[in-house]
Amino acid sequence: MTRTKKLPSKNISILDVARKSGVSITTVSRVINKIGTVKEKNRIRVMSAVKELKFQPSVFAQRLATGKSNVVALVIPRYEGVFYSFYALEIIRGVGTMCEALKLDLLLHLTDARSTLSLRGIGGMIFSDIIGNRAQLEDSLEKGIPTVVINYYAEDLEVSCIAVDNCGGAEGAVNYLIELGHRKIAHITGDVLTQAAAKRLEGYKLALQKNGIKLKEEYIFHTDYSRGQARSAAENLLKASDPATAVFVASDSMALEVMAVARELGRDIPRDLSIVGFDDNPSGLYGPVALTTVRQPLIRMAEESVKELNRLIALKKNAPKKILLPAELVIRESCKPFSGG
Amino acid sequence: MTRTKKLPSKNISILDVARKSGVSITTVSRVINKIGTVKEKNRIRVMSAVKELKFQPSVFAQRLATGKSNVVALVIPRYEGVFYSFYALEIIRGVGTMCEALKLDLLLHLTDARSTLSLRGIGGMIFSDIIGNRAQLEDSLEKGIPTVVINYYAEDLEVSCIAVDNCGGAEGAVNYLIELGHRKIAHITGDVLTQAAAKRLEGYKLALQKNGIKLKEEYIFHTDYSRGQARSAAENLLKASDPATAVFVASDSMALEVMAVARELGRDIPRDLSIVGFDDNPSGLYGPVALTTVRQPLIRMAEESVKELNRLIALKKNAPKKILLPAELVIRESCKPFSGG
DNA sequence: ATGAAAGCGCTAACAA
DNA sequence: TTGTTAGCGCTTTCAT
Repeated sequence: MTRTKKLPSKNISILDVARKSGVSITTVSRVINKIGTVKEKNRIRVMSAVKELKFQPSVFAQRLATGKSNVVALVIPRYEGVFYSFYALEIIRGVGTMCEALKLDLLLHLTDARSTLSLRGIGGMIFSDIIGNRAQLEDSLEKGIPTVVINYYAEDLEVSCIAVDNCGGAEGAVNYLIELGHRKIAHITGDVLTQAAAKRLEGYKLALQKNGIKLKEEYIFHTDYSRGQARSAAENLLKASDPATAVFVASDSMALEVMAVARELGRDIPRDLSIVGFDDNPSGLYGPVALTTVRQPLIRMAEESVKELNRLIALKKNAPKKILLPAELVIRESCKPFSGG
Repeated sequence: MTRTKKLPSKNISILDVARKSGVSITTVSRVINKIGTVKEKNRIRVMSAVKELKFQPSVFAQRLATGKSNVVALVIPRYEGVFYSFYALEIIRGVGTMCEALKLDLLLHLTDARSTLSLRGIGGMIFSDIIGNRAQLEDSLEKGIPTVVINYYAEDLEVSCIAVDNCGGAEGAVNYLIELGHRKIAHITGDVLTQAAAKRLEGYKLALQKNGIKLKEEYIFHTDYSRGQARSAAENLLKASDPATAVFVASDSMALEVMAVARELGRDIPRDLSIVGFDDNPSGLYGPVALTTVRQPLIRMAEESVKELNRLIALKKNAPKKILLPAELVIRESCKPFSGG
């Protein structure tokens, strides 16, 4: 056992700083925590001692002593369909940069619904979407941990939620198709276990209904967001006896798959089929025809969630806010007016 | 406002468990830490008390007492080009799931090169790529923190590295093009500040050289990995007086951009230009022509890094390992034999 | 096999 | 304005 030298990186503690600067540890603590009641002269001495010794306070000791923690846990369901999407990275990016800015530690949990999260010592929780892991959310709430949920609008729970208006976004997309003259409009859903997919389906139905178009169940194709299922859906859609002339697809990556299938079957986009996606995934810009889609403010949603969490933590009580961010139609080249037929 | 009771979630401590099970806190501690010297009967009593009270030890107190931490920090440069790539998500995913499996806490740092990371209380560090943040790496090493670097092969540093054989992968890609009969082969580089891009360029040169093809500087187009620069590069490449018949592009997303530009200019892929990318980004499967590319074992690399870190932590001394994972050519449809011309 | 007691490094009353 | 001191919750000798 090379237990010989434990010394090399002997941690310097607040005591070392106190000694070096000739004050008590309390004063050092005050300086560290920027408490005003320290004579300028002492403050300077302490600060320089800190610098010289390269002192960094032990966060563990701080947290033990204060009972507070500035650790924020971001919970992302390790759910293939969702995780692999453009979505996850944007969320991580948004939350990550905002945490960095706010000096919060970001703990990342890629979890499945069954596992119990260790909540002890967590200052706040951000749940990115809720897919079967509602129990984890409720657990967090019960324990009184400041919590915010993103991309899932929990109407029944006393918790801050920040979500995108999926329903409105979908409705807008379908309305656009209708304005273009389409009547036979199909929808390829995502996994309706996710609220986002369910809401998009709802928006689709709403738009049809408001425009007096009768819903045809044959025009609705359910998937789990995967490309594989999108492919089957696209094939069925295109080979149907009375095929739709337009389709609203619940995600861009699936929409791209639909385009690919259409091409393989010799159809032209948008001549033979108009397509609207959802996400504003940069991949949609590639391909022969740029994809018309619905943009979600993901980064903003992620950043807002951290801010909201910070507010909750500072407030020291639960005063949930519900925020619904609008989604925006981005018109590109994958749709054209319906002409005759 | 239902904020009347703040009491409900009073943290239960080891003392509560001790009282409930009629033993000392020491014994409880022993049970928690699975130290054998506890009578079965007591063990059971403690365990059931733990369960009843839903006791979870305070990690902060544990870490304060032991001086050890099972927190792993993953440092990802907040560097646009890299962060936005397919790469980042795969790394996060791989590291995240492995940490979850190994019961390690994953702290995520999206950092820029200038910021000083707080290393105090960190059990281990994983640097995902080194882009200008070598100082952070050296700092970590100096402090004796178990550290592993992924996607950057640091030959000169006593640190564990796990990287992909970018040079070999690139060489393979270019060799393939040469075997197809191409002689006029261009290369669109990534940001050569990143080792990956530099190595890919090196592999490109190596392949040409070994096959006795003279390097033409005009065939090398430098970019920062962004789509914008890829676009300019593609335009210059295609509009050149003596254009290349094949191009090796340092990333799939750029390769897709090249394809888009080619189409816009009325060129056919692969008839007029053969293209090989790098990454095996799923987006490469869309588009009219599936992209031939070089696959990197990203997830595996990420997972290995956590395992290696765990090994280092357990070892309690620095015994760095250097691991180079092979990259694999994935042949799809974007290349064809060179025929006359 | 078990427990008492001394820390781990810091913060927060309370005194001075 | 500053210092003294009592914890925070746990681990770890050292006795027993």
